Amino acid sequence: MVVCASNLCQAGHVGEQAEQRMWANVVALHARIERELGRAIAQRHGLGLSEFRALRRLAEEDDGILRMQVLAEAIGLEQSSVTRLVGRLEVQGLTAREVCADDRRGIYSVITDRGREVQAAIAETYAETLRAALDEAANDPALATEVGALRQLT
Amino acid sequence: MVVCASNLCQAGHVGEQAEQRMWANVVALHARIERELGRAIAQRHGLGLSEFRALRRLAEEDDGILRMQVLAEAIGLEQSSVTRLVGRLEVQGLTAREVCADDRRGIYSVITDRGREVQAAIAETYAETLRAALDEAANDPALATEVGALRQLT
DNA sequence: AAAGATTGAGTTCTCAATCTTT
DNA sequence: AAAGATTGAGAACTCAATCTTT
Repeated sequence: MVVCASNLCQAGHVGEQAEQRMWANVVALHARIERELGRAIAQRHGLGLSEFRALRRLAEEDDGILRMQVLAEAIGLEQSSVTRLVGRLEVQGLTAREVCADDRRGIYSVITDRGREVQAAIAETYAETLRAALDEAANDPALATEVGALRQLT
Repeated sequence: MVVCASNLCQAGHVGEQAEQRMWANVVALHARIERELGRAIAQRHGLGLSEFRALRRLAEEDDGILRMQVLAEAIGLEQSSVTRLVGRLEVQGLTAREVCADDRRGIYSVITDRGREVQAAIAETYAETLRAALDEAANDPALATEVGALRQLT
């Protein structure tokens, strides 16, 4: 393997290069797995990946309630994105909005019974697809190292 | 830690849950790092993350030439996305298009001298930001495990 | 004024359909 | 007909500005 090819060395020392190569592989892996997950869920359930993640996070709560902000943090989106995401869930009857009693600036999102059903159904597709996609990625020499390291954490 | 909370067990056995938790952390890490990288590059250089990745991949080639399709694979985007991405690079004079001589269905994207300069400049911001962002993520208890495992690969 | 959520404007991505060359 | 690239249409995200409540 060529360690210091062409003009890539200008930016810094060797440790940085390894770090960048590692991150490039993570990005490639992420793009690949997420696309497969998104396609599977969209085809079989007509919902987006972010929608599912929001539902799943809400379903983890016993009362099924979470602040918009907490939801945003949990699924890695900006607040404004979550506002629209929750809007999409609401028109489908999967969640509902509730104003905080104690601090009326805050808004809660609550998962409905139907929301819980849908979440449970998608969770199966999700688990199945994730498993298969990771297996497939592990067979790609370019990504095998990262997949192996991550799976060992489980 | 609660291993089998509420209705999460419906979907499968324990191994799947650990895998899903691991992947959720990867997604969170990815969102966080990529957003920081994107912001830093946009602010300091007025270019997007995908644009930089395309330039960097082209710069790795001695002749600075790559087929659209190869570029798409390399940066994890669909072909149609790359068509538009390359279009953006072209109007800024950072790349140029060339029809393949041997197979005129294919199109090459070529990095220009100016493209190489810009790439080199952004590479410094990129390395610096990536390092800092990973350090920061390593201090977040929720992500420390994944960051540690990935960094150990370097 | 600050915190929390929303809205407006703009960007980038995907899927499906199309065009060109083999 | 198939491969490679592009275009059209639409979805989802971000930033900045705004609105409401504290």
